[in-house]
Amino acid sequence: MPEVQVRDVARHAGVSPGTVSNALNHPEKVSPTTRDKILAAIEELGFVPNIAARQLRRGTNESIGMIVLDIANPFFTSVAQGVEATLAEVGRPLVLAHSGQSHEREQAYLDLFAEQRLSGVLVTPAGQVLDRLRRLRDRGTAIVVVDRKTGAREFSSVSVDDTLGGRLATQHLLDVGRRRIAFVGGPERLSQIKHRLGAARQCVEEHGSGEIVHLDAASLDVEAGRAGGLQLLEMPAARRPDAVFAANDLVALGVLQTLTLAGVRVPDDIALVGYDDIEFAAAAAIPLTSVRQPATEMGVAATGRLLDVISDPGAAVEHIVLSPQLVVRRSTGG
Amino acid sequence: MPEVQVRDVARHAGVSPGTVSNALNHPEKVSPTTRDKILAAIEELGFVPNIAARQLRRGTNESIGMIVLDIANPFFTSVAQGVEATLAEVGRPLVLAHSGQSHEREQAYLDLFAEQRLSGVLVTPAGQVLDRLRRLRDRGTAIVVVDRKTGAREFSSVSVDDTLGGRLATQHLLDVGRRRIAFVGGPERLSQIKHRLGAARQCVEEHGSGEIVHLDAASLDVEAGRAGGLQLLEMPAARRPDAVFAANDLVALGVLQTLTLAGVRVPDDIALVGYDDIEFAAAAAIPLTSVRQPATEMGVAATGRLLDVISDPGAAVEHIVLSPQLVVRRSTGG
DNA sequence: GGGACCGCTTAAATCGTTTCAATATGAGCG
DNA sequence: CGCTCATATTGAAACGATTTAAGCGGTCCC
Repeated sequence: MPEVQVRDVARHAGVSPGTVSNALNHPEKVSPTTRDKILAAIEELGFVPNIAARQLRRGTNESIGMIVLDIANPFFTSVAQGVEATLAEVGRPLVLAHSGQSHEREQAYLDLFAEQRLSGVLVTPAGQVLDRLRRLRDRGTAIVVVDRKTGAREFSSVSVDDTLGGRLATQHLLDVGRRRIAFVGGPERLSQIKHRLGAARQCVEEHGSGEIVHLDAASLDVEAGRAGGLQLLEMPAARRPDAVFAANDLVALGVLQTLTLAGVRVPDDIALVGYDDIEFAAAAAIPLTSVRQPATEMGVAATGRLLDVISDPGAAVEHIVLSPQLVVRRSTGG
Repeated sequence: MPEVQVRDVARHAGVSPGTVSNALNHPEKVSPTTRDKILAAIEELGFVPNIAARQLRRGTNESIGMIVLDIANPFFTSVAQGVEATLAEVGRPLVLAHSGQSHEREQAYLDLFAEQRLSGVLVTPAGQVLDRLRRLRDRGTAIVVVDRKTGAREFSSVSVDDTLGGRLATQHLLDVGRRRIAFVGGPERLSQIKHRLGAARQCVEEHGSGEIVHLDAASLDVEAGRAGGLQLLEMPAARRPDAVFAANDLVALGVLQTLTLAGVRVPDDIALVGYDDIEFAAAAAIPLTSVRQPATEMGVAATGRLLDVISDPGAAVEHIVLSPQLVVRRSTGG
């Protein structure tokens, strides 16, 4: 219980507390011999500075926070890895939090980050958190939105062009001769969904033939895909779509699982395109054609931007939009 | 920059700082009318308590830290979800850190946790960190080791019986008539690997026929699996194993990918068993037979144990060992 | 009517570190 | 030898919250 503190180290090394602090934080101000004595004392006593006291005095917290939307989705863990790698370079710790799409948990973590006075936060908003983000920013925390653009566009963001992605997927399906395309995934209030689905619809329209059937879903996981697959199976064979555009790869894998289990042939009966190109897409029962998002790159870009904003809080808001890329595999006959 | 603090709230509400603090932390000590005034002032000024000051004064940090070994492996994210769910019930924040198998990063995060005076830490050690864990514990941080048992066994742990798992996998392969079994994965210094491989060897020995070929690997990811697959392909057909026991599902998926790409039939030519039974195992090109580990349950158990140790630091060291379970699918002819 | 007691509020001390002005030490130089 | 200047070190104040003992009115009861 009796915590070893600078005072103890100072006494042990025969110097004053101020010098111990300097040895740790401004080594150039301390003579080498004194420094060695102090470091030896620290080692011997097992002193570990109390970060709360340091932060209180300094008024800043070095750490960066990141709120991950869905830790079970490899897409987001890839983003996180890009963030980590970039932060490791500048020696700043990353604290991860997982909202799991829950608005409450997202709010709770944002509040926690606010109390902690973090210097920067990366967030993929799950709910209406504009007010909280504003308050965070007003208190001096840099904010960059990842994989989204907030409505008001008042925060810098890094995202991937979902309209282009939706177009790539749809055009490809049309190119391989499909006409009745089911879009599996939701909810539509997610900008992701809205844009991908919107692009699909527009693409079909421009093409002059074909149609989009939206099979909505409450979430974007494998289970939702299975449910979507069942919906497909329940349709009379005549009206059944000949292609599926899944909102992401998890959904696609769920759809695939249900379809193959029921004996529907992919891609012969139904072609299938996923989104994200997670590592497991290539290893699926039928390797998935997918729209690849540069996830790691997005993490890197967002972190770079965040560090910029931290060092220059007045930096202009900037929206970086990366481009997705179609990866053709067997599930569309590739 | 001018931070809103209790002093300001107090002035605004016409009370003293102490009363503001009480309103927040000991509401029963404050009259309802005063409390309402204070809450209104807090709301109006947008006051957010400085957690560093609170923690400094209180001497404790509510948060729990968790060091995840490999965030890209769904197995570990499942564990994390179990942890999260349990902590959410008691309202403690979880800060995640990702060691990515790196000893240095693991140390760095443990040091950070020590500086933060967290009340508890869950860790799956990647390197030699016994000394750091001891220091953490000695300073009052509760520690539970997840998915490992530390050498000295001086920390409570929750793990899954790897010997049983190795036995289940191997026995199954023998049961379906395979004799030359390649164990793909490494390094062997990982207790996981050691036990699974050891059990496989022993199982073969007891069975009286068959053999284990160890294809070592430096890591346990899909890429390592691909490399293992290539090694298999390079073997002369006559000496090529008729079964693969992969150290985990990621490796198994890599092996599967390489083999199917090269036209080797699974399970006909080579049967394949994975480990962990991650969600993607069932959705693989050939659905994977796998040894299921109760990942979420492990997270829940570890967290429960941790909370026990926090509330009673003198609690006895306890090693909880959960049992794995074989899930048979197509990759072994199921 | 006086004392005990009760509930609420206050003021000041405190947590452990960093910072800063002030002081001490020592070197260099005429 | 005395002075200046640079470097090294000190000691006390400060960071923003919580806690604690003390204070203040008011009520209750004999």
